[in-house]
Amino acid sequence: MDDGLAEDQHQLDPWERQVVAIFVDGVRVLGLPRSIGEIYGLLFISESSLSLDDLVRRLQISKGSASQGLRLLKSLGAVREAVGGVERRTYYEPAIELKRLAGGFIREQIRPHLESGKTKIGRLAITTRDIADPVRRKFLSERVERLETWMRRGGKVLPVLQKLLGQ
Amino acid sequence: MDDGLAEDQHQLDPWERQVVAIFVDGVRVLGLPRSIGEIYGLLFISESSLSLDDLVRRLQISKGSASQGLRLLKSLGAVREAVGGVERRTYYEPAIELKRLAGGFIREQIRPHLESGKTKIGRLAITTRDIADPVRRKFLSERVERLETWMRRGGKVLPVLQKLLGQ
DNA sequence: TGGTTTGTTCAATTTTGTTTGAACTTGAAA
DNA sequence: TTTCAAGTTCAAACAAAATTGAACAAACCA
Repeated sequence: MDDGLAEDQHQLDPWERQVVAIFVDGVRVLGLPRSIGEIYGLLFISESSLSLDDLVRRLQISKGSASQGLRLLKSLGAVREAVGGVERRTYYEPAIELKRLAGGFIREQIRPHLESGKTKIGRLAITTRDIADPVRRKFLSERVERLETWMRRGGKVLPVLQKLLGQ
Repeated sequence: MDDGLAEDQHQLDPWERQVVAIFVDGVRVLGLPRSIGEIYGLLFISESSLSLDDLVRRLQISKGSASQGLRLLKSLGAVREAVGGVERRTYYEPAIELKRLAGGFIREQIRPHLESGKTKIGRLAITTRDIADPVRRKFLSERVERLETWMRRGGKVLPVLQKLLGQ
């Protein structure tokens, strides 16, 4: 706002923009909003931890976005609060181990869907028993059973996936 | 529209609705639109193959949606055209092997992003060499290298994933 | 050739999801 | 107890994505 002391940075330079864009694309693949990619991306290439206010200023996003974005990233284990700060405001730094990132994403974004899917299919299996026509009932039972197989396989694959990504 | 002959079905019964809803949720996790889930879901529980027009009528979606949805599902290998029909119109049936479904999704939706990510990171690595400050350059080179590691691991994991899901 | 059926395309519309910003909470300091 | 700075919440505004439907193309056939 004023003349700025020392090397207080504003905005992003072109190189930083390039990185942030990559992260924005990356998180979109995962179905997360662009602000998440911007925040994590900037933290990823920052040598010192950043405050919410730093993110607002440098990414030109609202306080609301920054706050919500940080909350989600914390829940994923993708950022943590920097320890040992003497200031009141909290500073954030990124988790950069793929293991931790994948683990958090699987735990928070995939498992819950898998579990609720299993539940719904369980209910479905029960109502399937009431179908009057035996031919139709048999066909649908087989299909529901297949869904159950899919879910079981999904559940088995996740830990393996996590293990493979973690070193 | 008129009184209907024999058991020409309209709409969905509650059981069918329940299944379709599960598929709609399922595809949303994958980042695909609801119409995709509706179409695949209905095919999944239909004993005979269905035409585009059947889908329009029973799901109450537009011809445009059905056409685009079927195109995507075909590209994913999740539906195929039924063979041996004597009629002019084409009928569709679902692929129900998890292996095929996962394979198609990985090939069409994941690999392209992984590849373009690698390309972008490659470009980034080159521009990183021009950063003036050697301390900053070293730090950022390490981060870019880490991104490259992530991508490499991703590329390694996909085939394993596919193998695990396929039987 | 003209009519009919099947399916596709894409601009306009609708729906869904994200971001904003002002009001609010919290807690530290005076 | 008031003031200030840091952070959160959420309704409204906005942006992005999906869906619609009318115009179009393609294939068949009379």
